[in-house]
Amino acid sequence: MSKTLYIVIGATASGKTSFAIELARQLKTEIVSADSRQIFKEMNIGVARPSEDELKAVKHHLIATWSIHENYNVARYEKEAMSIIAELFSYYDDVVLCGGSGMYVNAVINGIDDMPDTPVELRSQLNNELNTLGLEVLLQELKAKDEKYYTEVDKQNPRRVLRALEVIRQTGKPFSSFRTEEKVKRNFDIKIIGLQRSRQELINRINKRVDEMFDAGLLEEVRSLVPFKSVPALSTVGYRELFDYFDGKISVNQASELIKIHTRQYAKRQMTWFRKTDNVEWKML
RNA sequence: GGGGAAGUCGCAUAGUGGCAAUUGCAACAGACUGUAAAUCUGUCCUCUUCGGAGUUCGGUGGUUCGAGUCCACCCUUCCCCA
Repeated sequence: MSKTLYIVIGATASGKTSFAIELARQLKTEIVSADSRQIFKEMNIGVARPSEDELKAVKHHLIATWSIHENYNVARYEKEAMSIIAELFSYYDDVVLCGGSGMYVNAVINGIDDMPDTPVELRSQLNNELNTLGLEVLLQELKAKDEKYYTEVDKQNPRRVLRALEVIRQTGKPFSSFRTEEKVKRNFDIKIIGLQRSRQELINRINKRVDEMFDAGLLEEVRSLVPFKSVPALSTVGYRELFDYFDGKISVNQASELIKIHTRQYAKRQMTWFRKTDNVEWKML
């Protein structure tokens, strides 16, 4: 019997959660999340985690399983997701994967090259160098140690340059030598369903959802996280704006407006990512 | 009624004689293999064969080779005194 992974993608607030739950019910199976923020237990309201009822209706995996203090990343996600999916396939013929983190979804579909993680000390060291020496110096190091990647990188994006150097300094090998970019072949079928909404409707849904988050106690959730605001996971729409509010930089209303705007921009980025995903069956809701 | 300040490309902001005009935001398009709800790029008056061309800075008129910038009047807004 062949196994099928149903992947539900779409912009934030497009209705993935309820669609996936409905689908999982019909298929009598469970859901694996592909959301880089819902995976953290400290983040709930602001990342639109499925409600208690929804989580009860269908069993969800990889939601609220890690702490924001962990050093989580796509590679870890891919390993975990794949092992959960494999296990689920031993009970079910179908499994549903649902999420808006394009890179995470892609890691499940195509796999991701095996290369080293970044130790925190090295990262902060490199960030230091970026601030003191400047990007140009680091670019020269990259050019010297990995000419190939140097010609490919976005030289204006420090994140990309730093990541390459993180790998190079740890291993002594060129970053590009790890980047085979070979697509793995999964031993199950994949069916991708993309959810679409008209621009206006998506905007309306985002605005409404942000208002609901405030009603649900977003302010309190974020307030409790203020001490940890510098951790990467909290560099997230819905949190950073409120950190600014607690800093006295902006009013609550301004924060709320900014969250709406930034969520819209995030949705746009998700769509440009998903648009280039192959074999998506798009559904206009 | 008297006095003062100001009106710039969606919003905000720079510009005081050579400017299609600064910067930020928004918007739009895009990139992205370990921070990814992150990070980064391009476009953003109109048309364009991408070299340019044509219209702009509340309105009208004027000074000047040349005006967003100077002058006059008008319109509008804000502040202070009445």
